[in-house]
Amino acid sequence: MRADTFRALGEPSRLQIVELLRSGPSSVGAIADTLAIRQPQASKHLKVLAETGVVDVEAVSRQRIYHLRAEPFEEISDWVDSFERVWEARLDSLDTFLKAADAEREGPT
Amino acid sequence: MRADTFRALGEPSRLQIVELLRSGPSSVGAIADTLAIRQPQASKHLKVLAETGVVDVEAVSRQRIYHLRAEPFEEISDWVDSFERVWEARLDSLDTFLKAADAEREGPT
DNA sequence: GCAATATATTCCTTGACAGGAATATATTGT
DNA sequence: ACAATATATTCCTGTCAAGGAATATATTGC
Repeated sequence: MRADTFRALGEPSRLQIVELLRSGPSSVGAIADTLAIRQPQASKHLKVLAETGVVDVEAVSRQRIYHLRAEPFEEISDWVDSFERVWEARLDSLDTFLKAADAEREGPT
Repeated sequence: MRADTFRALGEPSRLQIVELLRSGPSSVGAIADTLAIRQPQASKHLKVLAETGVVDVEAVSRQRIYHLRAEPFEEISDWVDSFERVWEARLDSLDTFLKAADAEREGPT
């Protein structure tokens, strides 16, 4: 899993942009207005999101319409899903860990 | 969705720690050794992960055994899953967006 | 209580990054 | 070519965060 994707989403304004784009593609100006941030900051955040592949752009006359890309979210989904088996095993393995430690303290052979 | 969780995972060393803990609970020293980072940095990263609820600690004699918590991953999973409907709608809505823009340019009524 | 081990914390320095302001670069219509 | 609109980029500044080194805080066995 790439840390860059998480880093991009870890900035509050950028996460807000992503949440906003869930409801559909949007222009830079509309994003800036909706989130009450200045246009240059919106452009910068969108640049970061684009560089990490979270969003993509389509030029429509002089507007740039940004929209979400599916891939990074699928990647996150796959990654997170691969943790499911961890929860099933966690209690056992922690228990085993602790019991082993106890056993070693009380009677290390 | 909390940006803090993503921020915590967005740091390469911390993401590595999380990947490592997938295979089971581990002590600070073992984590530092495995990832070839220094003990203080391991403690600091683990502190960040603990503060955001990604990991939890169990004290075993003088060791601190860290393990993953399920909640943040479930939260991410739910969040990402809620994007599925976006992909179904995306092409249509982008298409609509672009077609509307075209129509407006070529014949604004 | 003392040495040894395991971990946490503090201090320092440096680099990255976010926001503000100003400016540059299209693009469109006239 | 020019004005207007939409967006991107640059420069500056302040803040935050990560790593290194040293030190503090348990905990255990003697």
